[in-house]
Amino acid sequence: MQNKLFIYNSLSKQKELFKPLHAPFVGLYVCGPTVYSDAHLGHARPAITFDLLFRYLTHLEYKVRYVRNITDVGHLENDADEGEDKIEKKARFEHLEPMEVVQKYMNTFHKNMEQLNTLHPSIEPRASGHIVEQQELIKLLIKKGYAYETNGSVYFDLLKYNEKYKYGKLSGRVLEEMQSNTRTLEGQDEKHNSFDFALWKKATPEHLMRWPSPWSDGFPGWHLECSAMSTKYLGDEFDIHGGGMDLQFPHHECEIAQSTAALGKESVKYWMHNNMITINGQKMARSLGNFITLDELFSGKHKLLTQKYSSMTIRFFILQAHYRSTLDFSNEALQAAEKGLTRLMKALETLRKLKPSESSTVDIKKLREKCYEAINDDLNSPILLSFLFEGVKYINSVNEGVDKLNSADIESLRNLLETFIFEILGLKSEKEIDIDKPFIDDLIDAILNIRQIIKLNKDWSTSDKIRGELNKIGIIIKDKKEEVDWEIE
RNA sequence: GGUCGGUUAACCGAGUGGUUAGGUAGCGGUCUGCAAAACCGUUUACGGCGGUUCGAAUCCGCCACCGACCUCCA
Repeated sequence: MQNKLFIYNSLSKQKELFKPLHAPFVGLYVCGPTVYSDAHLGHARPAITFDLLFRYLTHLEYKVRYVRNITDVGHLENDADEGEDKIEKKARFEHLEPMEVVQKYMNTFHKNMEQLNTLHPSIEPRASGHIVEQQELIKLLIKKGYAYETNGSVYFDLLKYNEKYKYGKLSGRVLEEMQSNTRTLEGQDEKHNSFDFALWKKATPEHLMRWPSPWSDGFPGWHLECSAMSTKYLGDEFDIHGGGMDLQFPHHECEIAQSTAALGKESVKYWMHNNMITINGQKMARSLGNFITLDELFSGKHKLLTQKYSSMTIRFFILQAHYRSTLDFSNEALQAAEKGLTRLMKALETLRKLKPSESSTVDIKKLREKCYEAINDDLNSPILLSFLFEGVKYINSVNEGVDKLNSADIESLRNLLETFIFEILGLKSEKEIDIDKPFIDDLIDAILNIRQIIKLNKDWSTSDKIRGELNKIGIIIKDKKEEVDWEIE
């Protein structure tokens, strides 16, 4: 199939036809999580956005190497926490080793990502496992004159870089303006300029996470890991770098500076950024009390949630908006998504039972074209979904005898819908995931509540019949004076 | 204060210089023991004020509001 995929490049601020550097191979790097707390909604957006991209590129038969890092190296906080990094802070609070905290939240992250049905990256490198690579990059930058050491810490010389390369092309920042309106922060005296950023930081005595280096016992600067690991696994130049819009500045801008200075050329061809998620119109923040983790969403245990939402509902909801738009979560919107998803999935079941006619009254080939047009247009999943719902309408309509489909078109429609829904959008049947303990509890309770009414009517044979049927499938009913207990055999 | 983005009907959310986005909800009907599902029909729009145009919600300007980012946190 001819590739007509256009993606919006944050660098050029326009949609560009995607052409891999070395087809059929595609290199994709996405900024992953910092594992110091539970995964939340903010993690779901980029994970699903770039999972969609990964799935679609794979569908187009590209050989994709998808690299997503885990940031497990503590970095300094700039607020009142005075040199204590986030992972350490959490470690003291929970009386755990820093790496124990990392492991715990990495496990949670992986569990949540599986629940959201995101595919595993090809490589998931950890910053702590690439200290050597990061140090080598620092050495190279010092050698080339783009970095300097002060008191055991190493900083990137942005002014020097700006002489040869233009800094700020991704975020639109101008260095001169930054210089004039930067606020004064503590510990800046080590730097030649306030906007220089750390490549290596000397660790304070309390700092637990530290590694030896030619400059000091310390730890790498945050921006460094992505430059070092993307180069290691994808080469000097690769196709796509993704991440949240909030990372555009300073993180990605600094990455560009580091990589360009070290390699003498730009390493990323397409930059893609997903937009943020708001809750009831507000940004998500712990201080606002609207911070919702994925586990809370899946269980419904949060004061802002009126019910639990399945991971597929969350995925579907995120796909119903375009990745570059902000997305607002609310119970009302999630419930709408839940019902929409149910409708979509039910149609697939109906499709399997559809009786073919001699001829067709709807154009499946046209529908297929429209679906590809939508996804090719910068992954326009909401438009794609609207066309898939057109397919749903065909199915129900044929089922009602209003429209007709011949057997070839039924097969074609089934192939089309299953390809897009399961393979590309990564949705799956709710049934596979909803059969959990609470669901069964509710189910049995519903049956037993009805049985209580039957018992009140003294319809003993029916009530015994229910007890017998449940017994056959391994559910034991224990009738008591006031209530009914049950257990699974 | 600076940079960038947004404001679409009850809710979420696409899109386009003139033609139904879609989902959910509402209303009327078909079907139905009841309900659900489904089908048919249908009601609420493009923040405000100007301008360009035969025509703008879509382009331009101003205003209002909202959001993200503004460096050593990741």
